[in-house]
Amino acid sequence: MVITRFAPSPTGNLHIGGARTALFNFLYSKNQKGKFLLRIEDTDKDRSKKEFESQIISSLKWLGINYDDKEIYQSENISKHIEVAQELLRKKHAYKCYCLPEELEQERNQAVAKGLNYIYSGKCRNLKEEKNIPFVIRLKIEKNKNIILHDGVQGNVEINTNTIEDFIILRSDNSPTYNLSASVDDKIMNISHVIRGDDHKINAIKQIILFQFMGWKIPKYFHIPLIHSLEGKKLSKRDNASTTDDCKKIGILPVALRNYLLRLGWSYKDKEIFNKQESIKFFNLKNIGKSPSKLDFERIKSLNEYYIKNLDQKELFNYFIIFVNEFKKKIEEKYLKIIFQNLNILKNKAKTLEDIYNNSSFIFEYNQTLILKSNLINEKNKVYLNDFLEEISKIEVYSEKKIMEISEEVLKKNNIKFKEFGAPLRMILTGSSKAPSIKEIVEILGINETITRLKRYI
RNA sequence: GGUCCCUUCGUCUAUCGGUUAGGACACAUGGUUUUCAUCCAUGAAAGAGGGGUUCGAUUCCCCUAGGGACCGCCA
Repeated sequence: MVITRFAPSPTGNLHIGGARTALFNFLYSKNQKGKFLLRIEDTDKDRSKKEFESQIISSLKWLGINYDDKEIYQSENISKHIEVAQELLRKKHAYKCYCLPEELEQERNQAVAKGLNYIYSGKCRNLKEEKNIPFVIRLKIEKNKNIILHDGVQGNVEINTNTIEDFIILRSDNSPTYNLSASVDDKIMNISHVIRGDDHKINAIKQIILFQFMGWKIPKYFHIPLIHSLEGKKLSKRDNASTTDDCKKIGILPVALRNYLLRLGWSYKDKEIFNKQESIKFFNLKNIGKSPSKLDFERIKSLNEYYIKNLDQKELFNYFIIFVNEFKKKIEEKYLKIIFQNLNILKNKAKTLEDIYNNSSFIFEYNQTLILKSNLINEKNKVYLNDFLEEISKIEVYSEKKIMEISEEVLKKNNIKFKEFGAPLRMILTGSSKAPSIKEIVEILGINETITRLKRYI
């Protein structure tokens, strides 16, 4: 059975890159009718935070990336990691190293100063006697041997062990290090496919060595190229809009972000839009690209716009409510009802949920500051506006046809172009020059509110 | 510095050696529209450079250049 995993360390919010890795793992496992597991790598006690952990979990949930079983905490497996370190020691695949950190630091600095590459010299490798001082356990890596990583994305990557140091697997405080923990956990969890960022490529070699020493079956590796910022560097938390929360905050729909992430570094012919079922159905590992891709926020927004335009009214409204409740001032129930009924009009100019909120604000928050500032209203057009007011006061129920007729009449009577009367009217009714068409505004506000707003300015 | 990886329009990408190198976003122009948008149509826009292999290379190989990742008692 295919079992994949996503293994974030809770030292920061979930990143776009991490989200994509999680998505690929999720989609592949589901495509193969396998399992997708979440493993929280919380062994760095200083940097791991509960808040990041729950942020990561809720972000995955928000994106619809659902993991099987309960999440697994790496810290709970530490005793097993230590056991494996001890076993490797017994089997002489590892050794105790008594070098002091300061000592090694100095060696490293010296090497760097000379412009040389530094790796641990291995001077404790063949120590005969045990010392009664603190030690770390290092893996004894066979010299001058070529290790091949059969990578599903990168092809065969061959690396000579001379470039890999005898890395530490167990610290002097008896805590396991990353490569030990990750290997052991992957083994325990029966991970069949490791799909992760290609910053882990060298780790894969180290892990393969460890797997070989233990005689375990090596999982298949897929190292996907990293996502870069527009500047072409590895995405960091400081790049704006680089976390899923950044996207959420400005009103990106999870379905849109998911779709964007799916097509970043992966493709299926010319297909751009994938719903959840399709993404599971069509996803494969062989179509993953080999080159890094840049995060393009314009593309996220345009995909978001697509989903805003095409989602069913109820579904979109639900997303909207969730967004408003989390990030905006609460909107009164009666206004929400109006927004829901007119969503198809209000979403017209929107690329994000925030845009829908702003487009709707004239309904629940009539802001008049722009009206006077705009100088749109003068004695001349007050005449037309008054004509409009008079006519509209005569009707009781809104009808598109009626509003159009009234407008036509006003234009004809005063012999003016629409703009001369439409612009000030729109401004008075909405407090903005960018709003729906007049007939739509009247429909949204209702006849009474339209009259009330008009009367204040003529 | 060492090791490894990458390179098709500005961006995401398609191309299983033979294509007028396709699509999408962004951009430009025109049309629709009662503002602004939407929508529709059209357009401009790419194989890093140099060598091979081949009847034929974007595609396979080599070199160069450019970019990136990793090199912690972090994960």
